[in-house]
Amino acid sequence: MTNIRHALSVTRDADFAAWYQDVISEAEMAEESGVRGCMVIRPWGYGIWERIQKLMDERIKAAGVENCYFPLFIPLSYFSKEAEHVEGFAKEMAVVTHHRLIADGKGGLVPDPEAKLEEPLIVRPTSETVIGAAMARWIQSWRDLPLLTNQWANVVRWEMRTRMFLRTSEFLWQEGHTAHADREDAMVETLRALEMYRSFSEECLAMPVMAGEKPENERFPGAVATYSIEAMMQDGKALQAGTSHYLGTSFADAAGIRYQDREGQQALCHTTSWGVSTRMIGGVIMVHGDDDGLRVPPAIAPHQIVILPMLRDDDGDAALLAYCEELRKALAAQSALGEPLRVMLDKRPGKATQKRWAWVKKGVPLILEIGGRDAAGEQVSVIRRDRLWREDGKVNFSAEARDSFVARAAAEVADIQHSLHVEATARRDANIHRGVGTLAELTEFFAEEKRYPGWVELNWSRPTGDALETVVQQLKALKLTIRNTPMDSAPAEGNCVFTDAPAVERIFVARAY
RNA sequence: CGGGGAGUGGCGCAGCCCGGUAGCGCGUCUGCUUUGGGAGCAGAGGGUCGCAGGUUCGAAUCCUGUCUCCCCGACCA
Repeated sequence: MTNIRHALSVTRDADFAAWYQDVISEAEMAEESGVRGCMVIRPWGYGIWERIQKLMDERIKAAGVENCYFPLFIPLSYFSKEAEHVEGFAKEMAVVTHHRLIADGKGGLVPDPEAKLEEPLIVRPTSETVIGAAMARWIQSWRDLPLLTNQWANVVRWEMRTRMFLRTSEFLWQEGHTAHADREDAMVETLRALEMYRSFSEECLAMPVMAGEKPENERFPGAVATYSIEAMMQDGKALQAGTSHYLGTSFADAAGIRYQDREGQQALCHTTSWGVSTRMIGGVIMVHGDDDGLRVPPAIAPHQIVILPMLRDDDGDAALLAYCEELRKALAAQSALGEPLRVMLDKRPGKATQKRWAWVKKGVPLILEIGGRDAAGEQVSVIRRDRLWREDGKVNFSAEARDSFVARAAAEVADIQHSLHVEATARRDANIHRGVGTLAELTEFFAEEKRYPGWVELNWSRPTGDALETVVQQLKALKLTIRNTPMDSAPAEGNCVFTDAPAVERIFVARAY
C-alpha cells in the first residue's frame, strides 16, 4: 500500500537499526540517561517488564524455587576464586575502590585517597560467587538439597558497544541458582529452566525460539554445559533470549559448597544457574514490531484494551465519559489468558486521533474509539493493532454493538496473542534454511549484505578444542556464529560441513545480536 | 578500545568552512472556525548552542581537553 501514512518515520526495510531505536523512542519505552550505556526505562517499557516479571516469577515459584536478595557488591576475593569465571568477566567489570569524596579545589569532587578500600568491591556482573558463599553456609547435609534460589536484580557489565534493551551496561534480570546432590539432578534442573524459558517465550511473548545447547566456545565462563533459547529477529539475525547453565562442581569447589551424604561422606554439590533479562523486551520489539511501532503481545501488555473517548470539550462529554466508564467496567470483568482484562480509559484532554497514534506506536492490542454516536447507539468502534490497515490504506475501524463486543473481547485478546505467535513462527520457519552441505555454499548463502537471509541449519561433527576454533574462525570471517544444537536434534545424515567427518548432530548458524 | 559521524527551544534540523543581535519546521500555549477519523487560520511563549578551558574587542562558529549518542570493527553470560 503506497498510500499508507505510517506512524513511524523509518521503516524496517529502509534501516532496521534506526527503526529499532525509533520504536523505543516513539513508544516511550526507554531513553538515554546521560550515563554511558545505561538507559532510563519509561513507564511503558517498565510496565512490559513488570508483566514479564510477574508471569516468569509465577513459573519460577511453581517449580519450588524461592526468591532471595544478595548484595550488589561482591568482594574481589570471592570473584577471583573461579579461574575461568574471572577470565570471562574481568574485562567488563565496574570496580568500587573508594568510599568517600573530597573537593578537588576546582569546584569538583574526587575520590578521597585517604578513603581507599582495603579490598576493592566489584559491582556484580552475575552472582554465582556471592550466592555460592551463602550456599556454602546453608548446605550441610543431603537433607538440605536441592537448594533452589532465585533473585530479581540489576547487574552491570561494562560492554564496549551498547544497544537499548539488547546490551546495556546495567540491566535487569532474574538469576536462578541451584545446588544439587549429583550431576543427574542438576541436569534435570538445568533443562527444566531451559524448558521454562522456551514455553514462557512461546506462550507469553508469542516469540518462537529454538532451545538447545551452546557449543563449547560459547559456554558461560566456568560452566560445564550452557543451553540457550534463540529467537529470530525480523532482519534475520538471532538473539539469545535466555540461558541455563550446568556448572558442574567447579563453583562448589571454589565456594566450598559441600554436603554430607547418606553414607556420611563429604561431597561437592553440583550447581546450576539460569537467567533472562530486559533483553527479552528488545526481542519482542524486533519480532513483533512493524512500521507503525510496537505490537505488544496481550499477555505482557500493561493495557490490553485502551478506550479513547472522542471528547469535544462540550456538554456532551460527561455522558460520553459515563458510557466509556461503564464499558471499561464491563470489559474489566472479563478474563483473558487466565487473568482479568487490563482495560484503560484514557480520559486525558486532547484529540482522540492524536492519542490514537500514540497508543498505536505503543502497540496496545485493541483500541476502542468511542464517540457520541457510539454512545447513543450502544456501539463501539474497534481497532485491532495487528490488523491496523484496510486494503484501501485507511485505518481498519470496525463498528460493532457494544454487548456483542464485550461478549467476545476476551476471545479477541487471546486471538491476538495467538495470531502474533503464528505470524512470527511462520516467518521464522520460512527463514531457516536446510540443505547447505559445504562451506562454499554457506559463504554463498550469506554473501548479501545488510538484510540477512535468516538461519542455516546444518550438519556437523561437533569438533572440540583447536578443531572447533578453526570452525569458529571460518564462521567469523562470514560474521556468523553457532547459535545452538536444538534439543530435538535428530542424528544427522551425511558429513560435517566443516570437517567432512561423519555428522553427529545439527546446529543453527546465523548472524547474531 | 580503534576508525568514522553527531550533540543548537520538547522533537527534527539549518547556521560553523569565511567569528559580528540565534533561525526554520513540527509540537506547545491562546483565540476563532472546524471536527466520525492523523483539522485550518491568526497570534504568543520557549534556547547559558553537551561540558570545561583557551585565542579574540567579540565565539554556536577557531584551538585544546572531556562527556554522551549513532554507524563500522574489535569485544561480548
